[in-house]
Amino acid sequence: MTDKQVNILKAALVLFAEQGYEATSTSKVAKEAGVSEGLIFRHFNSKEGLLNAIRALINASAIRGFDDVLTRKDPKAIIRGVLEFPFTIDDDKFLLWKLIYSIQWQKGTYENTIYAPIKEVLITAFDTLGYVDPEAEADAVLMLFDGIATAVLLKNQKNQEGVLKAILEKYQL
Amino acid sequence: MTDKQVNILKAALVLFAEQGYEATSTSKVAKEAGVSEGLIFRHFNSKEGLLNAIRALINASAIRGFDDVLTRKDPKAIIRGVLEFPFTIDDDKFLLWKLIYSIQWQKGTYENTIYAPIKEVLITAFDTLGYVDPEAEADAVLMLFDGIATAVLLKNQKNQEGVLKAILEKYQL
Amino acid sequence: MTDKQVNILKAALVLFAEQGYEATSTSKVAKEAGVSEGLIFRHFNSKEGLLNAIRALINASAIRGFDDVLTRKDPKAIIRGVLEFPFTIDDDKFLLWKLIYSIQWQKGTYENTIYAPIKEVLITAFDTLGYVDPEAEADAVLMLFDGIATAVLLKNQKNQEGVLKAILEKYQL
Amino acid sequence: MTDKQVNILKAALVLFAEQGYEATSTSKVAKEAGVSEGLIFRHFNSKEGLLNAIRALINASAIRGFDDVLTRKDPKAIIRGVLEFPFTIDDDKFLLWKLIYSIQWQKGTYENTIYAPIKEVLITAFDTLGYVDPEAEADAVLMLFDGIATAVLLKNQKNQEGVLKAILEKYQL
DNA sequence: GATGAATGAGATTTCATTCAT
DNA sequence: CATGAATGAAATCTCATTCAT
Repeated sequence: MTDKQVNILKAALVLFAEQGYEATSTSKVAKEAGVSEGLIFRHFNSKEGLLNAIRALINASAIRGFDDVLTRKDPKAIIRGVLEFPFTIDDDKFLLWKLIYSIQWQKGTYENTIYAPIKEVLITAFDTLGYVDPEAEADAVLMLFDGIATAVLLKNQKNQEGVLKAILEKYQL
Repeated sequence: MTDKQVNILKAALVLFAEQGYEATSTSKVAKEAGVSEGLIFRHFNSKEGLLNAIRALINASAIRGFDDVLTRKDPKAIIRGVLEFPFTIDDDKFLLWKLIYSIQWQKGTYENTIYAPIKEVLITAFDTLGYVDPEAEADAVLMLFDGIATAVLLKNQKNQEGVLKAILEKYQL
Repeated sequence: MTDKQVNILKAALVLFAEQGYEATSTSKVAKEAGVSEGLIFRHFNSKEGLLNAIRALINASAIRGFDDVLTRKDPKAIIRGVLEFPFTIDDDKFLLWKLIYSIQWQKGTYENTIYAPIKEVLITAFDTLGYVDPEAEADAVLMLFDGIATAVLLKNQKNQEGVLKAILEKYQL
Repeated sequence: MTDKQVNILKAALVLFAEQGYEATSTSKVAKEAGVSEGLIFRHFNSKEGLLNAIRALINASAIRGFDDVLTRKDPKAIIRGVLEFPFTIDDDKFLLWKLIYSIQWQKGTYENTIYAPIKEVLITAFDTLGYVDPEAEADAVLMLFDGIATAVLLKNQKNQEGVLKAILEKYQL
């Protein structure tokens, strides 16, 4: 992977996240990346190909972000980790997560590669804690996760101490 | 409002919701509506104008959908009503709600006209029930609402009895 | 069919015939036709669509050119008519026929819509004249036709009195 | 001439013949030849240069194909040889001849290097046989040659025993 | 009110060619 | 000799919008 290829991916990530995939022209991407427009197509074949390359990158990065949460021993720590997660997305990862949701809503798809491993760990956690329907609980937490993420990414609601507290209380965390 | 105007709005709602606003051309809308392309501009001036007309319609319709929930006397019934709501979106309203979220993510805006009145009523409800931080609780419920809506609209998760039960339990409903 | 549509077809016919289909850009066609480039696609969907529209036109025109030959009573007159035909292509029809052959060689196809009716009439003619293998004779004449056309269209060999005479002699015409 | 140079020429011959010169990109040629795109330009300077190299090759090869026909003593054998020739083009030489005609029609030129020596020999032959206008007869045979080639290369009409017989009869061969 | 022809700007994509390595 | 990254120009095509009828 050459420098210019990286530049293209970085520029596209930012622009797709900020303006939307459809609303971003490849010429804007090329300009932002300091690269000829043709190079985008030489490396990624099509605009959609570029999107897919980014998708792979951001999904992988998103999953990696959960590594320390998912490897925790304490089931309560795991649940708390998942619920806290969206509140802790820093500027560095902000656009990455914004793009993940933006693509999902634009394409009408749901990124199971990200959610499936989290769900599994959550089920085990709730099971260990003796909840009657661990899968339902896991689904509920994932919904809450998406809702919090929506608030953080779309409403720019960060550092909502009170809200987080209210949520964690529901799970006695 | 003539028949053709209605056709245009209906067609645009469907297409914008299914394929996204940017990805839908005015010519596709015209074809789907069985109408000449020029007519769209005669009635709505621009593509953005058409979107705004739809926005007004779907926001109004969305708010109306909450009428019976928000006028309830029992605070618990109100909270339960809000949380149950996304699970009860029927085929009729599915695209309407999908479009609401799709636009929000595409335009990076949050539809306060819809959420503000709900939040107010929720605050009163949690206040009545003696919660320590009613506003935080209201925000948390709205996040949950968005999360459930995401599951229903994006993952096509309907009739999730167990999940709803797990959620309502958290609020002793 | 509007004026501009006709202009496009005329311009494309000339340019495709003179420079080849692949070597002619749609922008050249638009300029030559005095029309915006977009209009070509509005009317013909794609460059290939434009080519097909022209194909239909020139095939129809080519077939019409044979009307008086094919309706002749005298079998000898028919055969002579077919063999003389390429020598009599005037400036008016020159590009039309050049394009017919050019497309065939570029696309690797053979225009049966043109040749089939001629072949049928030729078979009858040779049959009437008592030739032993009328179909083979018809095929031979069609080959000769293609060969003469090649000479006329590609080598600009017109008014080859001697050659025509030599050919007609072979059939005692 | 290195292996890779040969590969490029072979690949280009095939692709130019099958899809046409203009419709074949240098990148397709490089891929088909298993070679980097740059190498084409190092060896042949330009796409046109590659075409010219191929042109030289196929013209030389085409002329060589006539060697045994043109050196015959019997004038009748020569005429028969020319007329039989296109019917005897085997798979090996098929694309070569197809390309010869394809280029002619695409570029609007006529390959005299191939035809001139044949014409000369044909004139002598017809002269020897006492035909009144040997040049006209030679031209007619060359037209027939092109026509037969068109049938073989474009209509895939091979082994047309009957047609060949009908043609040869016209010359009492 | 409604159509459909037409446009101009711009979007995506292709392609021959160059050049550093 | 050979590669492959990179480019700039141009090609095909799309699209929101205008306007005469």
